[in-house]
Amino acid sequence: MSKHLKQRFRERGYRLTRQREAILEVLATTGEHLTAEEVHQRVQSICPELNLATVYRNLNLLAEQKIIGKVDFGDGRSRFEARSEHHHHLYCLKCGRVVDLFFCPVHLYESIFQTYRFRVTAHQFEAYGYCMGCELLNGKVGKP
Amino acid sequence: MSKHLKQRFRERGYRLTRQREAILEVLATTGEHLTAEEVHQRVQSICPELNLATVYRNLNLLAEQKIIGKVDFGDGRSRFEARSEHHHHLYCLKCGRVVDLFFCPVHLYESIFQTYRFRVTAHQFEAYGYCMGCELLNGKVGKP
DNA sequence: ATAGGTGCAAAACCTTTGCATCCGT
DNA sequence: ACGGATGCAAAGGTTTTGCACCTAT
Repeated sequence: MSKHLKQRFRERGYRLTRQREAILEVLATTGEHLTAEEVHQRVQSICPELNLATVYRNLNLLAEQKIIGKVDFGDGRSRFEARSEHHHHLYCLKCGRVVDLFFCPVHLYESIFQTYRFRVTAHQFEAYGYCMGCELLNGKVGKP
Repeated sequence: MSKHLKQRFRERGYRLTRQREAILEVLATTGEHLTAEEVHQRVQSICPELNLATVYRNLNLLAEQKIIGKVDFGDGRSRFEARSEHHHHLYCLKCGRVVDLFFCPVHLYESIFQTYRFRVTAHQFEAYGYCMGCELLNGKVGKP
């Protein structure tokens, strides 16, 4: 784990536990967007006794601290990713593959936000569909 | 309820029940974005015995049929709205006020979707922040 | 030493489902 | 009358919480 991150933890009064290091390790190693359950599974090899509740507590903490990202693909569970720079997603509804999109449309809404007198602090854009592999498997005609 | 809607139900082999009419009535009367629980509460005055499970079944059915809209503001429950034309949202994190946004950025992503060979079938854009009223109540300095 | 962190189990929440009964067509 | 729809209760899945014990600093 990077010195920078360790320092960031200490500065804010959080401890650097085996559990937290293991969770960050798992997320940093894979580039994937994992559910808490998936993180819990994969973390077993590094830190076998790590409890699912602890995984949840730490994923939420890390996301609040903007050390990791939290995404919602609308399937009823959150996913977490190591990448923390702002971006959007393209999500395959069949295989779950995710593409990160770095174009952000939010600036186009600035005048609209002003019109409605909102101070906007966050936003999300996610696109859903089928990647080419799944499209071919599906057959090309008449599928949703 | 409009003749058009009634016909649409029959054509597809769905029945027009008191419960369904009451749910549509509630959503059409308010312009708000209601959770299933909220729909259930408000529907009591029209149809007191209507069960929450039935509310869920019908909200999902109506959303699948694109008669109503289903939105997710990331707080762990879905909301439903009478307006079914495609649009986006501005959501106040404090009071829950919602503004509908009719500018859609998805066309700006077309070439990106092609690059990744995705056929995109749906997308969402939601902005979160504080409306002017809540902003004033919060105080203007240093709040998230 | 001490305050924060963890494990465990239980609860909270939202949502879905099985089944007997009901009712729209 | 038929098959879809409803009510009720129970279960499902994800996430949070209370509390005693543990551990990083």
